[in-house]
Amino acid sequence: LKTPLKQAATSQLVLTERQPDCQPLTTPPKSKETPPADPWTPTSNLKMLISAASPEIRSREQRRQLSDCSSEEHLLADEYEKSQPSRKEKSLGLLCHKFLARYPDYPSASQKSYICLDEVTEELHVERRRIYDIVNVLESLHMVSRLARNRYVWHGRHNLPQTLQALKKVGEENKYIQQIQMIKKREYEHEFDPDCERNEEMASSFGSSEQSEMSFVELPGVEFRAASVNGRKYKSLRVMSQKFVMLFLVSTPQIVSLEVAAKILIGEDQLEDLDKSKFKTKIRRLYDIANVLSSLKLIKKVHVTEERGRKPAFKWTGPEVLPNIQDTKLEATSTICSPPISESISSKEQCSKTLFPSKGKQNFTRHSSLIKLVKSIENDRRKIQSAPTSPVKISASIFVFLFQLGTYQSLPVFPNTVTQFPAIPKHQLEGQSKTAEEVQMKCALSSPETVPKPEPSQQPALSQPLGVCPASHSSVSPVILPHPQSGVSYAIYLHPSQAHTVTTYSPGFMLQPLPCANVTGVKSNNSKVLNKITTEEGDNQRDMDEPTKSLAHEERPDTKPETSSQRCLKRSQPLQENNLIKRRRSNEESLDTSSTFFPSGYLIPLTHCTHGNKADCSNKEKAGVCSLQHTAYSSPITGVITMPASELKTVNIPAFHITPLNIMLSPNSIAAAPVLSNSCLNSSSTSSAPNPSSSALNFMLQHIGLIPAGVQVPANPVLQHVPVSSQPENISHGSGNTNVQEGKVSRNILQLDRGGLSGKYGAVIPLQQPSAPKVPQEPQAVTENFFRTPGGPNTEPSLSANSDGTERISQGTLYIPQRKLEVSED
DNA sequence: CATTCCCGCCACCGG
DNA sequence: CCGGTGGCGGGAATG
Repeated sequence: LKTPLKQAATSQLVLTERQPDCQPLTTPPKSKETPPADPWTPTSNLKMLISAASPEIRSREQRRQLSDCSSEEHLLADEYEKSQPSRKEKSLGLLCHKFLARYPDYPSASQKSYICLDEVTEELHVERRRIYDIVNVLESLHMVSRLARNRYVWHGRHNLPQTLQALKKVGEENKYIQQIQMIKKREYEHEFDPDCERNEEMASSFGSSEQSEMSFVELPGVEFRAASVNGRKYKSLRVMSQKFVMLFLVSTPQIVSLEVAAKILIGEDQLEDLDKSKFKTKIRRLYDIANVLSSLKLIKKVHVTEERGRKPAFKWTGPEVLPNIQDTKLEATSTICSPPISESISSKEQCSKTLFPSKGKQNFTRHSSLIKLVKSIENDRRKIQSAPTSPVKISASIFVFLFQLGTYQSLPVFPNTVTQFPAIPKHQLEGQSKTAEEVQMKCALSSPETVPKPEPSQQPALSQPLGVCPASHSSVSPVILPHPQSGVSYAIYLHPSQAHTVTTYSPGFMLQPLPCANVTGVKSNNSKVLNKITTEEGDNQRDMDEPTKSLAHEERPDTKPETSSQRCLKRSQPLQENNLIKRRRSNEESLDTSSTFFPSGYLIPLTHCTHGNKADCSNKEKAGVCSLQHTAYSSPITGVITMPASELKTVNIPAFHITPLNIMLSPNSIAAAPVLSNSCLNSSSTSSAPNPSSSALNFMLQHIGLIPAGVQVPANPVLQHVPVSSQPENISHGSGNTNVQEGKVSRNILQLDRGGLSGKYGAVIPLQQPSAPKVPQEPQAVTENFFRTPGGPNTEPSLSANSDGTERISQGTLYIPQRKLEVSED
């Protein structure tokens, strides 16, 4: 047996913290006894305390030790235990605390600190590998960014609010909520009939919708990330981390079980249990991430008890994300346009990837011409970060731009933007360095205004196309925004695979409903599976709501009209034949085929701001459009509103099979976009937009603030909208809790009319709006939504036919069974 | 046995 | 080619 080294253990406990500035190694003061000794700043103390919470166990033990030590023999035993570098002491969580202790949560500009991995590893006595794990997730939150080889910059939590917001947005766009529900539903069904395989398939099928690809969300803002880092593919940990966080931000109870998270993250097409091992690995990674997030006190571990049993889960304890008031596409309505910049940026990335699907490498990066462009740009503005990809991006942005013009703006410029869209950029881009330029040219042609700058390459042009944005913005390099304050924009980088989505223009969404949708029809009763959630808290939990908040205030410059534009590109991929691989047994053949991808990407929020007036709306919308995202919007009031993406059909994705049931979820940006655009364009005054779906409209309006939360405006005669509640409060998200209304279900039928695009597509989708799904922060009971199987009472089959007539979608209504979950904390 | 997750091999990548 | 990165999964601690 090993002899325990007392010292070792204690020594580890000692945190080596440094002041923010610290660069060189300092020897940590030795304080053997108190593990978390970290008296530097009040904050640090606080931090320590909080941090202690999660790893608390260890601390406690240690403390006990101490106390015990005083006693006698116990010492030995205890010490043994403790002294041994027991596993816990080496845990990532503890390590992370130590790491975090070294830097201030909110470093002042003056005290920018840099992180040298070598120093850290040395000081913390850990293997480098571990540090990477930590840093990677911190990167995903934009708390640090890589400068160069062993060098990272510490940003602290300043960017957190924006990052979270961006992530939330993306999460919504990815329709994670639905995915989660699907998974749960699946499980639920499983329970019922264990045997049925069908269910699985179903599940798998839709599950597939997720994109396995990864994309990282970046925040551009202030920080920049080293070009070097941008690199490719391996961002998985980072991406995973972001997605994981998204799940929290999106889900109502803000509790996510590992299992669900893993499934969603795996996303891939994996056919069901294809991989057990894969799942296992995913879980491992999630634990790694969770440990770090826990250290950041963004989440805490809990256990959810369902009928099935206790499952490990995590609860979000981080700052509430502002209800993205402005963000959502809805925001766009406000006339202000946010600088396209952000979009352009993101788009660039995406484009690059998309455009150059070349798998192996992105040549463009290397392309000399491109490089030149890049350089020039960089020179231009120091801000521009690594711009390797920028050229590509540009093209993408242009894309978007055009798209906007055509669609949103309804500018004549490109009548068929949509259709053409894909084709154009792609070809040009491929392979040619010039493409970017060309694209720009086009842009310019299309809208002279947009390109104020001489430099075509710059994205700014794109952003400005509308002319909305002042030139000043353009000046800023797209990538980096000087002032994070006002708006937040995000850019998402898509995985190459997705790229083609863009081009293709196919919206991704999960279509694969359950083959046996009807089957699913679960019992008539809503299955109410209630899960109780109880949180048992470990002892001291005062939650920490406040700290962050206060900070947030400071940090967040404003809540003004910030706008964030996001763009996600989603794509659905037609399934590839080869993919068919094996489907689980039986099952009808093809359904599964569909594989959809969601936006993935690195999200980059651009903080740059536009002044309040320029809202990103345009951007967002654009983004939405371009990306073809399907997002579900959840409004506090309405609960989850799904916007059907009627346009899917537009896209011709032969592969898609739409089953009646599920569609609900995919809200698609496209559909939404047009609507929004109309309203937006009209500006606030237009309360009655022509065809917008009422729900969408209302949603927008509410968010925008044009109308009171509870109020709903019937936009379309066609639509029937039942106002859920007229209580203004509901809207709020913030600290207040919303009340939950039960039982009311309003069905909405949305009709989307996409008139000018590729054809008309009208989809009518009945929706139910759960009245207020929101649950108070302390979730005692959580309601989960499930989809209702068709045939339910409320179900109204609606059909939409696209011009082709080939596809129709009918949907069932959603119903929400309630489950009670119990949550227990450690 | 199940859950957590540490450790470190080894493929990649970027310089 | 080298050394930093970081995917990945075995299997050891722990529960």
